[in-house]
Amino acid sequence: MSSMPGTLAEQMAYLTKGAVDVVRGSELRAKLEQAAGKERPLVVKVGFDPTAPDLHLGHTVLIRKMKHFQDLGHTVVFLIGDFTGLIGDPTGRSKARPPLTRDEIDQNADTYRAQVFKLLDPDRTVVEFNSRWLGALRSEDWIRLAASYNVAQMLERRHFRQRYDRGQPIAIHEFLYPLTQAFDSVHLAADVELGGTDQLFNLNVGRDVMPSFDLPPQVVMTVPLLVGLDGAEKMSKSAGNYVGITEPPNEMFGKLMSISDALMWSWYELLTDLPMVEIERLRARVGAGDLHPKQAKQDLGRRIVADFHSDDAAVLAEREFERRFTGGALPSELEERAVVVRPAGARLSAVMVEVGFAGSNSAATRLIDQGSVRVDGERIVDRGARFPPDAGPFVLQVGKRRVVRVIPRPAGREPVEVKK
RNA sequence: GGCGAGGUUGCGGAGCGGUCAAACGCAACAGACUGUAAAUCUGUCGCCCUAGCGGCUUCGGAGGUUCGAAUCCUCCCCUCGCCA
Repeated sequence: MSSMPGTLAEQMAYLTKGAVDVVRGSELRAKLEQAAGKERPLVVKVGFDPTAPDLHLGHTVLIRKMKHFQDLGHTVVFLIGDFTGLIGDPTGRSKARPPLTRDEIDQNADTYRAQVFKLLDPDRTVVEFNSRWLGALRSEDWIRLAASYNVAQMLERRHFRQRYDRGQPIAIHEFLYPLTQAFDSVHLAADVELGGTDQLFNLNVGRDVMPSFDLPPQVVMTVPLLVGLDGAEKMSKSAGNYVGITEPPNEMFGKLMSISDALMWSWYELLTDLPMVEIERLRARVGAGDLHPKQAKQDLGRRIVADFHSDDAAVLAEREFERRFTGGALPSELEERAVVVRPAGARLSAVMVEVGFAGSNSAATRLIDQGSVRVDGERIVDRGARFPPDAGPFVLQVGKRRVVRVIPRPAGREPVEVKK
């Protein structure tokens, strides 16, 4: 990894790829130039919630942008906003969150590290906690900080503006919140701050406040929200349209292959390091019929899996996918489930429920009626199908994706199976 | 504090005494077609079983009226508008 690759124009293109806002491009360019001249890397700040992080690809858009700066030799500060976490939730509306303990915060920080370093270079990443300096501020420091901004500026934020216009209350501490974030930038002397588009206002407050502390304003850059697997909603855990970065390679690859062709290009842009020109070229080739979209998607899948696992794992995942879905074979590693069978035998529908392939007997029966259930490859349409108490192991499939090897166990002899 | 609207099956949203397990749309799931893509078409979408013009439990909560209630009455809980 060379420390300063490419011309300034190339660096700019790399860093601003996929970004929504850049305030301002000219300043970023100047800072890059300066950094190169003085051989002093830029300090790039990004704040994160201290609440339990379980990252999915949506979060990695921002993390990847951090990586881009690292790739060009800059230093990234991974800032954990534990100050507010220690105090409890500050933003009115929502029900007060119980404050996190120091232990919880540290534990969450470790979880962050474990996930985030799949993309980031630990040597160029500084993990910080803002309680370190915010907790040490004296009353006069707070007043000085508050003096660096004014109400009119605060009301530029749409959320505040609306509430103010409607006569809804805005507590003073809500104004303090963006200011503390701004103070983080002051303390770190950040050159650049990155965040999601929803953070634009807060990031700009930092930019505005810094000159009052004799610092040049930070450059602000925002990245967009990633659209989830469904191609409609933003990726989120609650919507269920996400790909977790700790998911196993096969699962990850499978999910990636299920996205629509249209969505693929946005993911190429936001989830890979490929330059835009390269992506446009691929897209043109697909448009011209020169490259099959499925191939383009497989390439994308392999890249992403490689980022969070390894090149080998990615290749294997692709092969397994081909084998299984294009070739119609069973997965090479079948999960096994022991199922207790009473002397009277077991109904197929009950087995489906026990194995977790159906939520209820009724649901299982419907699936059988619809012809989606196979036992050892044979389609079963008899809703009353049962297995004798002495049945041997068999492969149970429901739909295309759900497969398991069922190991029948006679009831009574062994202790009831332990669930994990 | 005063006035008004409303809480229905994952979401949105009908229903306003029986024919309601509850229209319709979305989401989801399955089948067909495919590139496990999208689109499209078809079906399913409370639970139980001996699977039937079957049984059971649902329409914020608790009571009540009625042969019969998601639909009417009483009380309670909650949400959302408007006024101070």
